[in-house]
Amino acid sequence: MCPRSAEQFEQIKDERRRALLRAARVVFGRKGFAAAKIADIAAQAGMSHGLVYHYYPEKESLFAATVEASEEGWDVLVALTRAQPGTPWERLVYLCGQMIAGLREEPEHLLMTVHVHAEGASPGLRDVLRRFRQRVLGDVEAMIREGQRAGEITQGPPAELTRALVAMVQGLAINRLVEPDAALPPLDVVLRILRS
Amino acid sequence: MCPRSAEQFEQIKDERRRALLRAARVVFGRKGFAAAKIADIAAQAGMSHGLVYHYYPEKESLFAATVEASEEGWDVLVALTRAQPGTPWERLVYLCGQMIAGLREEPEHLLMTVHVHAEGASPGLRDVLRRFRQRVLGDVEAMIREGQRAGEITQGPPAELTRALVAMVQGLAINRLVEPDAALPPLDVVLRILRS
Amino acid sequence: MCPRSAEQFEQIKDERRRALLRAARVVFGRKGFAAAKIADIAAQAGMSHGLVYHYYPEKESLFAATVEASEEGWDVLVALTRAQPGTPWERLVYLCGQMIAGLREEPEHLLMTVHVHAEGASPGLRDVLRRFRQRVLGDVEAMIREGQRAGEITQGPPAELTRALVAMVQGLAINRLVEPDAALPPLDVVLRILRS
Amino acid sequence: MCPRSAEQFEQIKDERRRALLRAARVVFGRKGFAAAKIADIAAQAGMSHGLVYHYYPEKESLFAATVEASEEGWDVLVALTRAQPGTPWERLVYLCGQMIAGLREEPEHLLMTVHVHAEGASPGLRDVLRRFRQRVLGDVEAMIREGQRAGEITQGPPAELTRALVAMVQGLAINRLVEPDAALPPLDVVLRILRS
DNA sequence: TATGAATGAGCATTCATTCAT
DNA sequence: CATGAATGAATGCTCATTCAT
Repeated sequence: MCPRSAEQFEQIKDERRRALLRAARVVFGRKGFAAAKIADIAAQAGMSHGLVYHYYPEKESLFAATVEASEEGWDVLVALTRAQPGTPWERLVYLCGQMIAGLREEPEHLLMTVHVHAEGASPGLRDVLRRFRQRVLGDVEAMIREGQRAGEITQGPPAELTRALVAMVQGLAINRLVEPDAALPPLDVVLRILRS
Repeated sequence: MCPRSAEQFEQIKDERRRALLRAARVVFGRKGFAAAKIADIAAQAGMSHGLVYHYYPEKESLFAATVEASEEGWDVLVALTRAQPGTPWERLVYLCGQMIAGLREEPEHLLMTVHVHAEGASPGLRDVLRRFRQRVLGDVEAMIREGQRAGEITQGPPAELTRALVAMVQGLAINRLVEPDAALPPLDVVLRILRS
Repeated sequence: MCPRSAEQFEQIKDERRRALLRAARVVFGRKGFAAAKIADIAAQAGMSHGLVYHYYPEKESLFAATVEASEEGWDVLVALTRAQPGTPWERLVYLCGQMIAGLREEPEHLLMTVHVHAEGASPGLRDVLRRFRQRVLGDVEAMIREGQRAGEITQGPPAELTRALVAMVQGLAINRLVEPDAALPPLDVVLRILRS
Repeated sequence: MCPRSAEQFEQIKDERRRALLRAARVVFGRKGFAAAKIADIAAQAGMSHGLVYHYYPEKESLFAATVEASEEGWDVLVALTRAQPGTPWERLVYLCGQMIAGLREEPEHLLMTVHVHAEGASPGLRDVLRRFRQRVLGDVEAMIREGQRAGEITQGPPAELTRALVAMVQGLAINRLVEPDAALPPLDVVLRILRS
């Protein structure tokens, strides 16, 4: 008759879910899907392992949700980038700067696409990861094309430039995880790929 | 019952071991340490899973041996590179060319250092991987320093340039695994990082 | 906060309890003790699973209560039967007719004694079920003895005739659950067991 | 090179599999699908729980195999029955006699079809059980029809007579499990259903 | 050596039960 | 009284590892 109100429940669920996704991103990012234990993630999120299953019915769907959350984070970053004033080149500088800064705080963020390779994942997971990767590549490639049209970026095939840029950022994410104390290269080194 | 000469035995043993390491590199490279099953590796090597334990007493030592084999491959490549005629820059071009070519055929090769991160591995494994990574970074950094002394490479801190270069190659290895059909960027894009 | 009169509370409580027992009989009857989930029963009864524990402190006591309710239903049926006019045989016809009719509407009713066997249940549950079964067997046997004394029923050992009759009714209950659309055999076929 | 021969392996597997199925029949028969633990079955079969999964990949497939083995046993009994000399009635006497005798030794045998009801089982299991039940009903009904043609069996609808007979045998199987010491009714009581 | 049956520790998942609101 | 979030013991299942042959 007088239980918690529906909104209260929603609020609790939302907070917990957020905490869970944050924990999952960290643990999955560091260990990969197979090595990450639900108990690890639950502990990191400060809840019992049983509760994880109130929010996601299986490890796989938790992983998928984690990837999707990363995807949303990426979308926000892209939107912010597009809203920046200045030339295409200046926007790319902003985007890469944010990515490198993100690596410093949470290298797991961009690692989701790295951990589950071809045979290691169920088809469902593979699709989710592939979609994320394609979105990142597509967004970056579009910006590179703009820069090329503006004459600010070298004229090679944009797909290859894109892959080189994204590869470096992901490689740096790995480096960050393995050697958290090593200095990341400055932005202009990273962006030199795109200069003639 | 099954009489053979001692040499034949030795030869069989050696072939088997080599096949095992090759299989292990492929499977560990694709799936990572935790997701790779001994049975997968044995099947890929064309032997029963029981036999794996005649060569390596545990999964961890098989993994360590796999990393060490990759390390030896790297050492050979470095030796070949040092033996190349020409300027330091020309040698770096050779080295990177070989690495990119290697990715085409066997992207797993350079992935060994990617899969086992901080918390995911036993201390022993972490050390093996760290040593491999340090060796790669050390060798590349030495060559970059030479190029800088020769005035062929931009003057930034060599450690950061090294990390950027290695990160990109590893990122490309991941890209190769996930999208085997995508074109890799040409050598001059990769090496542009090192140019002023 | 939620003021109601004491009687209203009592009434609500009683209705809820009745709904719960009905739901429990259906779900326990269909799935058995182990496979029935408290959440299923709660859903069937239209309440939250937490509320179930306000009425019965454990799954086992809910099950026991369900069996006891079935037992009471049986007692009522036996009393009605005894109150019937006519010969012992006519009363048996009435009893079996009611049982068969009951199967049509709610085959779960007589299944309680079927689902929990020797090793599957805690000693407490086993006792409850055994008592129910003994009561049914005892009542039916008494009526068969009467019929035998009246010369209306064949002269075999009454315990065996009883078991045959009860076995058939329970078997038909199972049949009803598995094939709800199959026709049940007519009463005279069932009762033929008792005829010479 | 000189391991166990393929036949030896086959033989071992066959024996183990048989022991496993026997144990599974007993445990599933007594407790039902949900309450039966793989560990129980393994212990009853004298093996570790892990080994169970070498023979059947999941609990469900072990259950299905158990039902299928019971089905084969039934087919053998039917074939033996058909090979009996005498009238249709005499063959039915033989069949029911064997079933009742079977109950004495292993009441679990005929219980497979009892334990998993409508909502408690996955669709796959339900199908397997339904098929078994249909086969039993079909075989018995065919024999009852023969007896009716020979004028040895009462003229009611054969489907209903069949259900009554099978229901009684299953009911007796339950009785046997619950009260292993109670006397089973004699054959002529059971078969009285089919007499006018 | 080589095989695959066998074991059991470890992890994903379920669900009875508790409890704050 | 009523709700559903939260807990953790129990159980299905996996897979590294051992071992008889």
